[in-house]
Amino acid sequence: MFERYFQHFNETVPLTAAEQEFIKSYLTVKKLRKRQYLLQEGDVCNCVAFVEKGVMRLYRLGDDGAENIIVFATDGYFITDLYSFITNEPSGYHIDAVEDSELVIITRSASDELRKLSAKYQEFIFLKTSEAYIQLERRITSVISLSLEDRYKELLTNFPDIIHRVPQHMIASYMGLTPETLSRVRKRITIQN
Amino acid sequence: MFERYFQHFNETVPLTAAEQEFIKSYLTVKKLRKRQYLLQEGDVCNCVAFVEKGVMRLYRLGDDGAENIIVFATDGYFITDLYSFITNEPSGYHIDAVEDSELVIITRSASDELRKLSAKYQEFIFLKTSEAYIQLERRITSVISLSLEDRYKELLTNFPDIIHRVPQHMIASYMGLTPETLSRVRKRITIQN
DNA sequence: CGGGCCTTTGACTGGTTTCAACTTCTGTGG
DNA sequence: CCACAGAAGTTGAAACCAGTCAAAGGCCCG
Repeated sequence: MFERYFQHFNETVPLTAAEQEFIKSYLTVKKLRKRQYLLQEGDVCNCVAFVEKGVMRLYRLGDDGAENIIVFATDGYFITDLYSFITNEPSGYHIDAVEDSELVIITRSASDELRKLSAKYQEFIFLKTSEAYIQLERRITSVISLSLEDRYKELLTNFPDIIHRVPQHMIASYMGLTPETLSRVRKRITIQN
Repeated sequence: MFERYFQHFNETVPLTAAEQEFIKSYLTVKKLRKRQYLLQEGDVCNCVAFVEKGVMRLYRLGDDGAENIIVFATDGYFITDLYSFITNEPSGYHIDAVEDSELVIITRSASDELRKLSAKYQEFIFLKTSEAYIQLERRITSVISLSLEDRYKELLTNFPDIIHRVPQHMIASYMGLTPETLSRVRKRITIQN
């Protein structure tokens, strides 16, 4: 149930068996069906979720009702609305499951307590937050400096399996494009090769 | 010399005078003239800089030699290449001063040591990294879901003084636009009001 | 005062969006 | 098991908007 989570943890900060059991006591598991919400706009985000298996997305609804997908999280990634989680303010985002998913959940209170008790957990989430920051910075870089073709190719190398698991119109939303434009971008790429 | 840094620190995590002196012993000050580098591509980023006063930018050079500005840091913000700082690998970015600047510097070795010795410092940089992540996520949101006009207006509300301190073509680069397009965006906005 | 950089403006080009139609695929119910 | 409705993806044409190239004016700095 926690295989991937602790695999991830141990690759980042090695744990003894006892430490692992201790940390596990602060975690819970949650299974979500496709389309089920983990968080809805207006709610306070009270947890951080690690995706053991599945695909989650964080998005907001535009004024015109369109879904703007900000982040995908597949197996091995974390997802939360960090702003709402830290400040306790209502979230402006939705989080839901793109496919049936298994999550490892830690609540805010559990996380706060565990951070005080375990230097290794503290270190783990610090490094993971840093990694998440670096990823976003890379994404900004590609958005402001690459062509659509190159941005799509980069997405494929970073998340090779995403096109098989996520509908194309969601990838278009993630890239800030219309579905039609992404379809044409893909066509241009396949013709070139 | 460290006024703003510790003002910031105390607003995030309150310190006693003794704790402040202890932390101060790990910090150094650096003054940079406009156009001076803090980091050049190929170097390993060995420090995190806090901008006491001034404006810094992080950017990369595109294949065509164009500057792609990823991040600005004005008074009260941090700047570093977090990837290079964490992994010790050579940076693909440049950091330099947009105007004469005063920085509070902490090196990697000092930061690593201080994190072990001071839970409050650990907490401070964790919260600051989280904030930085949230900021980037907001920026991604606006890039994929807002019009150019709205993105520019948002930039003005988030950094009201930036247009007086940063040349317009750098703001265009930061937004991923040509200088000509930004000029026309500004014109459209002023006509509307 | 002069030179060079920055910003603005114009005309033109190229690429993205929009709208609409058509096809394919999927899941559902008869 | 087939029929059908709805969603998803593709394609085309027209409108729109950002990029490019070029030129002119303004401003800062030497």
